[in-house]
Amino acid sequence: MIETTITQLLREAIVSLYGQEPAEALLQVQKTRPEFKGEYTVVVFPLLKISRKNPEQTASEIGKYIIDNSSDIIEFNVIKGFLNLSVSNQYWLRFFGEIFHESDYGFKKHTGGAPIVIEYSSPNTNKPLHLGHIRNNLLGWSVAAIAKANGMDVKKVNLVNDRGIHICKSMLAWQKWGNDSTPETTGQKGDKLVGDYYVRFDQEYKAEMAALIEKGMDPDKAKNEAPLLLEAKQMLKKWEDGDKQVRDLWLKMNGWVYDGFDVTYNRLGIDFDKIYYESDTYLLGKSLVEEGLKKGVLFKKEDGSVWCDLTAEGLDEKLLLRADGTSVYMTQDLGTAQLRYNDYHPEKLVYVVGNEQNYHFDVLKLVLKKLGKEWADAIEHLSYGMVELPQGKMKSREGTVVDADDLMDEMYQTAKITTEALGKFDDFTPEEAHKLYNMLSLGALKYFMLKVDPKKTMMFNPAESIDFTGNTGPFIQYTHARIKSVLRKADEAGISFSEVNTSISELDDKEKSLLVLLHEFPQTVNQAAISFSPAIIANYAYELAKEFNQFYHALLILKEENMHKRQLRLQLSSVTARTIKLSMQLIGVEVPERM
RNA sequence: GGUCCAGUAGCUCAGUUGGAUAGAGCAGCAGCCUUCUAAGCUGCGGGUCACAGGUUCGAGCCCUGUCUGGAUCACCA
Repeated sequence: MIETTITQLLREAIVSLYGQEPAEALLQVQKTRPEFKGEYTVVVFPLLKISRKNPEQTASEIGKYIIDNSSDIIEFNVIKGFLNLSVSNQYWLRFFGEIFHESDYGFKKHTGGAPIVIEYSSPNTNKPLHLGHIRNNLLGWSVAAIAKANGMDVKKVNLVNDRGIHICKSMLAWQKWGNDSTPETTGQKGDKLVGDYYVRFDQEYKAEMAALIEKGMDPDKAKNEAPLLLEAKQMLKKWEDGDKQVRDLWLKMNGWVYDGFDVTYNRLGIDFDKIYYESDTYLLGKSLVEEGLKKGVLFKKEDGSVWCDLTAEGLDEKLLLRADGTSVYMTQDLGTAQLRYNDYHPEKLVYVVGNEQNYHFDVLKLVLKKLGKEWADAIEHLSYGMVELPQGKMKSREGTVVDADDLMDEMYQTAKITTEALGKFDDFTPEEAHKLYNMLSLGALKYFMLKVDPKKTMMFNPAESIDFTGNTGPFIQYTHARIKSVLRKADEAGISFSEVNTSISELDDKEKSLLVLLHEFPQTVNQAAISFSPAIIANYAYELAKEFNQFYHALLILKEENMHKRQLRLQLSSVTARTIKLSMQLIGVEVPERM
């Protein structure tokens, strides 16, 4: 990497010129802004204390030393306190020659070490997936792909919240008002069917509450004592006791939901190495709580409920087991964390979960620590922001959620209409066209969701986000398709470009800026992996595509008369297409060969 | 009220460990299809980086305070 070389030269220059070993932090090398000549810039301001000269003089002295002592840096210019360095064409061509045949340039191989476990998705089995889940799923999948590309051993896991009071609510509603309807009899997707009964429960429950309040009951009391809620609670107890009837119903309805989820996951293109079910792990959580009670780090209240006292850490007391002995969310999470640790002994346990649960994860770590689990430090909450709609937040009970399947359908239609309007479908078979519309609509959706910094709340405007122009997935896909088209034409014309020709000594600005960008790819992957941010990759891919589009327009690749030049440009195009493809792979977006 | 997060162009977002005149896209305006794909390219207009102090050679970025918005502090998950 040339930056490393420059930093090294800079250090030597300072030692040689000023007789002092500089601190690492003082050595600042960055990319040169496009309006100046050069590719890399040394910021000399921090070095003035050592040089005891003015910025221009210091920069000139260092610049001179560097070009005198390196064959790769051939020129410098000084503007204020900035020393701009020009890297030789030979260096760039040598670098290009190295990566040209490296088909997975920028990706690292796994070098051993403990795995990193990434949990994402974590759906509840009482309602279908919506826009918020889409952000979660795409983030988790992409973060895993990026970590893998950066040489980590990644395990993708899903934790299905398949039990609890909310599940019992749908079950109860179905039992009461379902009339034995099934996905088969209704033709409805299983997760949607069950979701409808969850909504039904809520409606009936609210009606009951209102009736009780009408009769003069205290609202808080009504909330807790409405017969429907009591029934749901009883059902949960029966479930935990293993009541056969309840368990059978539960198995049946969850089965419908899983079938529905699979359809959505498949379409989204996400997958898992392992699926955990809370019904399998909550007992372990309970036993951890028992253990904690014995150790005296937890305590029991007079009603029999079990708590963890976190007031010393500045938080509240936290409930771990209800008075009736049933477990809560936290209990289950303790169990799954332990199980996952047992399974993998991972270096890191990443949870992709919305930022509304920041507090939950603080508590989870603290409780685990209290229970003596030192590995709690490996837990990392990848906290992402909510997805908001123009009309405000999504509320499932108010019907303002954007359903995942519906959204994908709509985007597919838009891709179809847009493509047909452009008249590009002529020579595609129906199968090819279908495949393309799928690629484009999913590309648009995925790119839109992932280009935003994960931790930020994002705005999703359905009307605008299906735009295919500008900074979008389809723009990048389009660029890839065009490059491939150039390469096909070159092939048809019998122009070979398989050998890198390093005999050319002249590179123009456009070619150079593409090379600089390609040079950055491995660092970009690395940085995205460290900060768990697909947005870094997405924005890089856009920059690359944009840069190429300008390049493409400025230079007629196939018309170039100089054979060496033409060959070099074809090679550059080929590597650019490959890098675009690799980048898009990391955010789960397929790129078409033509469109 | 406590804790945490955010505030950058009309809108959606970038902005690397603090570095040069704060960048894209959309929307608006003006050009470019006899040119390897116009889902593109070129140009124009658009900014008190919420506000006020501070730190320093230098602050969108760091510190303090204020304002605004959001999340959370549930025997929901």
